[in-house]
Amino acid sequence: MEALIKHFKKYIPLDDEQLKLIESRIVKRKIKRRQMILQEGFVCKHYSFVTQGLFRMYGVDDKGFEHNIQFAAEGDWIADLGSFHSKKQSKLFIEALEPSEIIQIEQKDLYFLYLNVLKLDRVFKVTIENKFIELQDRVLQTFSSTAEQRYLSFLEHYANLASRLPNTHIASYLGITPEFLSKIRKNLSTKS
Amino acid sequence: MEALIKHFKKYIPLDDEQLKLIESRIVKRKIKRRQMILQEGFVCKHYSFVTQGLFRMYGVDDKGFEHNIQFAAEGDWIADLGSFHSKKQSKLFIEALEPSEIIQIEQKDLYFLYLNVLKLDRVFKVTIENKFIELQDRVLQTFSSTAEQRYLSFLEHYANLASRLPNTHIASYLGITPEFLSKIRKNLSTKS
DNA sequence: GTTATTTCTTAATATAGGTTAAGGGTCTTT
DNA sequence: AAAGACCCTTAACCTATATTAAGAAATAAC
Repeated sequence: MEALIKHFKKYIPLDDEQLKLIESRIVKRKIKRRQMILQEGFVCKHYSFVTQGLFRMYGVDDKGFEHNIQFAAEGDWIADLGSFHSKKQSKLFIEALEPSEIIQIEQKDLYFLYLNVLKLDRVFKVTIENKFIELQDRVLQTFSSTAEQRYLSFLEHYANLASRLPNTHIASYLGITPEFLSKIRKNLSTKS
Repeated sequence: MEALIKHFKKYIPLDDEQLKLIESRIVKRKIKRRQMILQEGFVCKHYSFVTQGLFRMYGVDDKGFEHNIQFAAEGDWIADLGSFHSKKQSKLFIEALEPSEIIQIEQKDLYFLYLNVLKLDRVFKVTIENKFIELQDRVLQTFSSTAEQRYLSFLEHYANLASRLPNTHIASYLGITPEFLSKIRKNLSTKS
């Protein structure tokens, strides 16, 4: 649990009573490689904090093709927030790409903690703001850069993830096919 | 100012003292059509709440083409959050598309209000969470749908905006050229 | 209300990136 | 350590969308 407490304390101070309250409402889980912690058609019941391992969140289109929309590694939160808050069925999947460990909070417990640990709103505000900024950058890049530029930017920005991910998942995240990524990589290697 | 107070009260209760505090830290401004409230190279100093009118936020690529990444109408917040919080130069522009009225909070004043109106974090957490959910949907759609599907979805989801925006701005938001949007529209009209 | 500017449309040509298919490589699981 | 699953690359061909250009229509500014 310590990783999560440490994460909270980066943003707000917590006294012992608050710590106990938080610890009573969170659950630690081990997740196997390939295991799903969210599947299409189910409500996303947990906000998950990754303490070990790597996840991807993806959607599946009309033709059955998967599209990665987010990765989450150590220190990241992951959930389908739309489903989590609205309690509507999710259209997304979250899958472990490595053997992993997470700390989960259920929706009702998070809402309880928001009421009883006053400044907790602040932690989640800052977290989601940072993710929003990142995502907005990605949207702009998608429309204003070539696939090659986006690939290079991914390598630079997520060097640690890139080395843990098969190219096929990177291609999906960039919105291109693995074949085309392969072409890009060949191009880059002959350039330099 | 009432529109903003009403907005806050949707999420948290506010007593008279808090209201006075808030009112002392916000500024009302009239903005002319075509006027910029943020330009590339400047730090985004204000979080702006639109009470009247319509704005677009856009970036400019290497070749000088503009890409709309967000619109904001009555009841919406707009800012380059990345620049606002980091105090780094923005790469974005925010321009009024109609004669408008906004209520602005400066960064230092917002931070002051976060400290002194305890639950204000909550308002901005919920606001940004909703925008994040919307943006994530958009990313998924960009990668998993054709331009025609994205156009129809835009018309459905933002019917009120669509009628106030020239098609050229809608095309830019969808990540296509106005010429191609024109083709799509023709196609749709002959279909039905 | 007229003029100037911006927007919309059409059509011909061009291209980034997709599709299909196939072989070889590399992990994982047993 | 073998079998199977997954992953990467290449290459030929294909398609959605971009580009360019130019005229018509709509809107804004005076």
